[in-house]
Amino acid sequence: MYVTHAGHAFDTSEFAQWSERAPALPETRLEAGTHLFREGDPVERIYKVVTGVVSLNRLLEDGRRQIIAFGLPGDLVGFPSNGRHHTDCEALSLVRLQPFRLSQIDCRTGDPELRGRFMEAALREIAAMQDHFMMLGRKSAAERVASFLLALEARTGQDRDGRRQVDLPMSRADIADFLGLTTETVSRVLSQLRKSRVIALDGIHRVVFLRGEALRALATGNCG
Amino acid sequence: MYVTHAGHAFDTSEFAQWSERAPALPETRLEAGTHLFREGDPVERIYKVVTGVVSLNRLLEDGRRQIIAFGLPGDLVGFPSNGRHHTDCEALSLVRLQPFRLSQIDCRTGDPELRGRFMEAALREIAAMQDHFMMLGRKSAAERVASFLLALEARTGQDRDGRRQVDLPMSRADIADFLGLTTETVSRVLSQLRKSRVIALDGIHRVVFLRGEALRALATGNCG
DNA sequence: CGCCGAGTTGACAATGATCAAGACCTGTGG
DNA sequence: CCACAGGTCTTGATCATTGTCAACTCGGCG
Repeated sequence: MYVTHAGHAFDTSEFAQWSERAPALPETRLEAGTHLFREGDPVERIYKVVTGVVSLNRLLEDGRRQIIAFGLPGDLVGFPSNGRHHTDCEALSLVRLQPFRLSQIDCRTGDPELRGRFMEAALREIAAMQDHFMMLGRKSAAERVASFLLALEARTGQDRDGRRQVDLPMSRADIADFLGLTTETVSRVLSQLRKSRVIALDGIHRVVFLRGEALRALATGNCG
Repeated sequence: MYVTHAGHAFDTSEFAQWSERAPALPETRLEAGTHLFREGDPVERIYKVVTGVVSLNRLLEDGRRQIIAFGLPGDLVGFPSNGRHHTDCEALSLVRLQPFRLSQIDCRTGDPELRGRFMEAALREIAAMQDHFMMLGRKSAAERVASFLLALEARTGQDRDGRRQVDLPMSRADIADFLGLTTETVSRVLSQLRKSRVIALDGIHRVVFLRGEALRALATGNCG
C-alpha cells in the first residue's frame, strides 16, 4: 500500500483469481516479526498477501529506515529486479501468503493470462509509487498522517456504529518510517486530530473517523 | 533517472536494441518547454529518450510540484497505468524520442522479446523508485544534493582535464522539485560544496568533481 | 502487583522554508 | 557591439516545522 492520490486508487480484486489458474503452491504462513525475504536474496517466488500485513523496508548503514510500502491483503510483494529482492520484507502480524513461481509469470514461458496480470500489477505499482513521491517530497507532517489514514481507510476501513474506522496494525515507528517522520511527530499529529475531534482513538491501534471531510481537507492542504 | 543507491545502478544499454526489432515509428522531436503528454492522457505510445532530458511531474492543486523522475538518454518514459498517463512529461531541452506502439509490448499480442524487455524495464523502474524513497524520506538536504550529483555523474558524467564533470541540464527549481527541497536550499548546498572545494561550478549548468570521495561520503551520511 | 516496551507530551534545538535584496546570465533590440 | 530587461540564481535574515532529548504514562504480561 502506498499513499495514493484520491481518484487513482485501484481495484485489487483481480488478483483474487490468480490462485485459480496456477497449479497451486501451498500457502505460506509467517509469524509477526519474521522475514519473508531480505534485500539481495534471489527471487524464487512472488507473493500475494492473503491476510495480515507485511512491510517492505530499506535500511541505511547508520540505521535510518524507510518503509517503502505496506503489503495489505490483495497486494503483490516481491517484484524482482535483476533476479534479486530489493527490499526486506517483514511480517507485522500473522500473515498468510499465496506464492507464485517466477516461471508462471515469465515473459516467455509463463501463462499468458497470469503474466498479463503481473504486468498490470507492476504498472499499477509504478503509478502508486509515483503518487507516494508527492507525499514524501512535498507534504507536511499533518498532511502525510491524514493522507495515510485515508489511504488505509480506503483499503481496510470498516463501518461500526455508523462511523468509519480503521485498524492500524503497525507501530507508530512503522508509520513514521513509512511517512518519513519520527514517532513523536506521528504521535503529536494524531493527538492533535483527536483533540480537534477529527478522529477518535479506540485503543492505540484503532482510529475512528469523526469528521472524514475535515481529514480529507487536511490531507490535500485545503485546511486553512 | 532516480537517485539510486550505489550498487543498484542498472545498465541501460539493453534498450539500445529496441529500435532494431520494432517496425520503426518515426523519431519524435520536442522543443524545450513543451509537453510530450499530460497526466490523464490515454497512453498511445511509450518512448525511449534518445537525446535530451525530460521531466515527469505531478502537481498539487495549490501549485506544489514534485518531479518524479528525469528521463535521460536510454530511459523509458510513459509507463501506462489503467491505460492512462499518470504524470506530466515535459522536455527540459531539445529532445529526441523513439516511440513504441503499445501493441508492440502488449502481454498477449506483442513481440515476445520486446515485451520481455519492457517487463524488465518496468521492474527496474520499481527498484529504482524504491531507492529514491529512502532519499526523499530520510536524507538531509546535503545528502540529497550529493546523491543527486553522483547519480547524474554515473549516468552522464564525462572526463575533462582528468576530472569528472557533469552537466545539469535542468534549472535549480527542477532539482529542488525532484529532491523535495527549495531552490534556495539547493543553491546553498551547492555553494557550500564549492566553498569546501568538493566541487567547482563551471557556469551554472556544469559541475566539476574535485573530491569525489568527499561527495560520496556526504551522500551516504559518512561525513561527520 | 510490578515490570517493560510502546506511546505520549514537553522543552528545546536544528534544519530547511520563507521573505527579501542583490548579482548574474541571456536574449533582444537599438 | 552594447545596453537593457527579465528571468534565474545566490545570499542573507528570520521564522516555522519538525527533530531531538528527556520525562512520564499507559497497557499488556509475567
